[in-house]
This record gives sequence, structure tokens and C-alpha cells, in this order.
Amino acid sequence: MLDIKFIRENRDIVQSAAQKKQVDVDIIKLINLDDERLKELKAIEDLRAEVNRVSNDIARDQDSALKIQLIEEMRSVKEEIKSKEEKLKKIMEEWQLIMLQVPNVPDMSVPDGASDAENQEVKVWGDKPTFNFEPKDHVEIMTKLKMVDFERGTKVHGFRGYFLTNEGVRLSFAIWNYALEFYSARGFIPVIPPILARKENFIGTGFLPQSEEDLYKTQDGDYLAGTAEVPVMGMHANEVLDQKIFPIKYLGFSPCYRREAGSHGKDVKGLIRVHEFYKLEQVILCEANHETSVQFHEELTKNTEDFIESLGIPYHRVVNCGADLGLGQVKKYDIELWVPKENKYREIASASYFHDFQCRRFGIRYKNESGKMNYAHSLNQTAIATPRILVSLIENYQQADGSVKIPEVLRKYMGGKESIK
RNA sequence: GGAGGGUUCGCCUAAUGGUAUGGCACUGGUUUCGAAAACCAGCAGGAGUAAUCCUUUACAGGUUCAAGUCCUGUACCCUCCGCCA
Repeated sequence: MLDIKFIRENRDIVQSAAQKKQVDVDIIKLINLDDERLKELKAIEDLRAEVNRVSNDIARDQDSALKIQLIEEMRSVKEEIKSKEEKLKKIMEEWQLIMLQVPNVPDMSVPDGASDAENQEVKVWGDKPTFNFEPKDHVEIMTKLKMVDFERGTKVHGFRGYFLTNEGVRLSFAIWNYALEFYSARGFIPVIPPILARKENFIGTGFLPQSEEDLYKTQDGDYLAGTAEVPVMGMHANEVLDQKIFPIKYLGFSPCYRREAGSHGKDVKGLIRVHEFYKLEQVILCEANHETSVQFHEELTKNTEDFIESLGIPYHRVVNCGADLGLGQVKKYDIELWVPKENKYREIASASYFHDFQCRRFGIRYKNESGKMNYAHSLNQTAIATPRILVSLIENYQQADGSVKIPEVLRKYMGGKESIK
């Protein structure tokens, strides 16, 4: 959510922001509607002021004849207020609807582009492995090593179902334990949130109303979140925080549920795209300052890159183009890991900052030094996602004999084991 | 799933249907060599340069000239019954 005042004063900026993100929204229409809103609001407030004033007189007045007369008068004023309120309500409904569609303004440094194909590579790290044998894909390797069972996964869950088994499970736990230590050492507070959450949290983070078809919904009207970002952001909804506690850094750990409604034909094999997975997510709340947000955005990105580097997996980072940004995102980096068999990089992590877009929707505020209320800034970045990380980990570390070497940093979490055979 | 009780500022608390009280805590000031104490002021949100106005008693509606107070619904908390890893 943007501030309507900001939209009014910067209509051209907001309209071109929408264009850059390929969001269809009519800013002029919104402003005309807002003119009406302000007009009605002012009229209603004036009438209310009159009612309040006269009601006071009624309470004080001893003269019962005058009292009856005033009450009669107020009855008609009340009717007028009611009809104006109904009119305002209709205006507000339309106003809200458009406001929820207005995107945040992307940063100057965000490249133009119509799809993720136009994201720009900004960093490359690591040497891609060379094999003196024909490398296999993770499905074949892991199935042979009994780390995963797709056939039975499909039997039990259907399309995109999977079982992790044996060393597939142990490797997952090793990654989680390592990640927990790694990010705790960088000041993150671990959180296991409710991933079954109310609608408001999805509106707050910007997933609703736009992406309803990507979410699983329960018969009670709750939704299953696709990321811990949703409930962790909701943690401080409608709170006034003490500025001294900024930055707040959370490491959310949760299962994640995604319907992948628009992706039926994509990645039909393997662990890249599944309906149910696990993710550790970095979430930061900080004071409302652009430079601060940018600084933490880089910091979050560095955290994940350091983590990946410690696992020794080649990656590159792209800066996402306008059309590949979410509604509230100002700027986003995707980190993509090298997948040898596919001969390309695949997304593992995504870092974005929002300015106060999310906190405005959530009502997350703080008082600054001069006592003024501000909406906080929010950011998030994947810490690590399993089992997707296994795809590149397994493929990059595969050996000629079909075994998989375990990255050094994970060995202590696997009883000192050096490889999976 | 069922039956009761509850929700007013950070904490406690007041309000015959008459327009949110007081205390504690906190912040600033006076005083002091400094502190404590005392005293003064501030202490829900929003609009406005300001005067001022609007909103605010968990949330959403309703009745009323007027709702913390009456009515309906929802959420959450507590107690008990049932079920249960």
C-alpha cells in the first residue's frame, strides 16, 4: 500500500511505476475518486461536529420544549449523515480495490523488462564442475541412493508428490541445523510461525488479492502460506514498536505450500517445483529510511551468498527486471544455483525490500526521535529452501561411481560422514 | 463440539445511556554540586501553520439526538465438560 498523499503528489511516478511492473491500474481514476472521498469525508465530519455539539446542548438543557425541538433537528441531520455515509462507503469500496492494485515504485536501478528472461546477471561465483563421466540428474542419483521416492510420493499425494527417505532426510536435517547455527550467529532470532494463517496476513504481504489461485485455502477461510514471510510479517501487525529494537531480524522456519497453478507444464520431474517444501526465511523490520533498507538488502543477500559459498555450490545473482517484481517490491535479487545436468542456473533464493509498503498494510509502526509515527520498512530473503537446494547440491557433488560427496560444512551434522553411497 | 465468565492507555482502575476518570510507570522541565523527593507539564490515532475538528473503550454492525454502557454477530483470553497427539 502506498500513501494516498504520495500517490496524489507523484501521480506520474506512480503511473510509470505501474507500467514498468506491467500492472494495469488507472491512477487518474484513483485520484478523481479520492477527490470525491475527501469531499464526502469533510461533509460528514462537519455534520458530525454539529451533532456532537447539539447533543451536548441537549444533555445540558433543562427546557424540555427546546430539547424536543433540538432532538427533532438532529434526527434529520442524522438522516443526512446516514445517506452521505452510504455514499462514502461505496466510494471507499472502489477506492480500496484500486489502492490494493497500486504497485510500489521500483528503484531506479531496476532494469526494464517484460519477463524474468530480462533479469540481469550482476554477479557470478564459483567454478562449474567438470566431469570425466556423463553426469546424471538429481532424480536418478537420489532415487538410486534411496534418498527420494517419487513413485510413492505420487501415489500418496499426486502430481509433484515426493517422499524423502534415508540420507535424503538426514541431509535435509543437516542443512537445517547448519542454517540455524549460521544465521543465529548473524543475529537472527529463530521463529517457527503458524503457516496456516488468516487472510489479512496475505493482504499485508501483498500476496492477496492478486495471487489467490496460487494459495491453498481451508474450509475455515484461512490460507496455507507459501513462505514464512507471511506469518512472520503478521507477528507485529498493528503494533507500535520501540525504535530502539530495530533492526528486528527473524529467521522463520516453516513448511511452504504452493499450488503452482500457472506452472503445470514446468519442471514436471524432480525436486525443483513441488507443492510442499521447507524453507528458512530471513525477515527484517527496520526504521523507515531508504539507505537503511538498501544496506539491509545487500546484507541479506550477502548472508545467503556466504551460506551458498560455504556449501561450495556455484551460483550467480541477477537483479530482477520490472515485470518480475512483486506488487510491493522496490528491488529484488534472485540467487540461482548451477544445475549441471540442466546446464543452467536455477533460482534458490530471492531478496527483496519493500520500503513501508507491507508495514503500511499491516499497521506496523514506531515513533521516531521527534515523536512522529512512522511505518517501518520491511525486507526478506530466503535463507535456504529444501528440498530444492538438494537438486544442485547433489548434482554438483556427484561422483563417477554414483555416490555423492557431502559438503564439508555439513559433515559434522551427519556424523562425520564424507559421502552418501 | 458444548456451557459459563471476560476484553477501557505499558500496568491497574472509574464512568444512574449524557459525550472516556484517577493512580502507577514513562518522558520533559523547575529545583539540586549531582541524585532522590517534591512540584509543573506531557503521555491513543489522524487532518490542519494554527485555532480547532474528527476518530478511538477487542472487531464489525444495529437501536438512540447521544452507546464503554442496550441489542446482534465475530475474534481472542479464562474456567469447566467432551474429544484428542
